[in-house]
Amino acid sequence: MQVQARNALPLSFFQRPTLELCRELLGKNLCRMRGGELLRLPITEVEAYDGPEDLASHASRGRTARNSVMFEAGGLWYVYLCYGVHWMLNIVTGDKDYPSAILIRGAGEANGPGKVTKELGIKADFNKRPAIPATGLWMEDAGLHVEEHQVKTCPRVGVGYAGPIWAEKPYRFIWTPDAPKPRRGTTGMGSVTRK
DNA sequence: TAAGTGATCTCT
DNA sequence: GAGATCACTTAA
Repeated sequence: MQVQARNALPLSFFQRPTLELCRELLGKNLCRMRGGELLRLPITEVEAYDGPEDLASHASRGRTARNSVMFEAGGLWYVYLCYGVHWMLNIVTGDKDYPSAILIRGAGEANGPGKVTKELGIKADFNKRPAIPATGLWMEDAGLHVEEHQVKTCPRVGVGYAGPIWAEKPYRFIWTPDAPKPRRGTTGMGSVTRK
């Protein structure tokens, strides 16, 4: 039947502005074919690393052997080892020569970037490979629409070294399916949230 | 809250 | 080549 790859997202899907893509990725399925078994995990949390000026990004200090894949056109996996223990899975985004990528921080039951790769058995061998079914690791459209009010943003994790400007950017996107739909028309303007 | 862990990067 | 750093997790 070969149905499994029908809704696979094409590489062109990732060749768009990173921040815009972050919202799109929430609710999409992260797919992994391993030993004849197909795993599908809905993406729940991501983080953007966008452009050469983003001081939190590996690309902020220019091109190196490790980060070179970030400079490619979107649709490739960027996988690297963190703290000597955990593999981080990123999808390269945007146009060629513009370094950017999105870190997959949560999918399915896995609620941390190191857990995602552990659950899916992802290591360095996926680095620089395209996100297509033939690779064994790709994404597909799950056919659901994530509403804007279900997307929560906040600063990225563990990037204090980037300085206040970049560390505080709301580049972390979390899918909160249970978030209440904002009332419309009533006592207005989404309440004056003073904090 | 602290430590493990090893690739990578920035100096000598 | 040596030393510091790090897009995290787990066990207290």
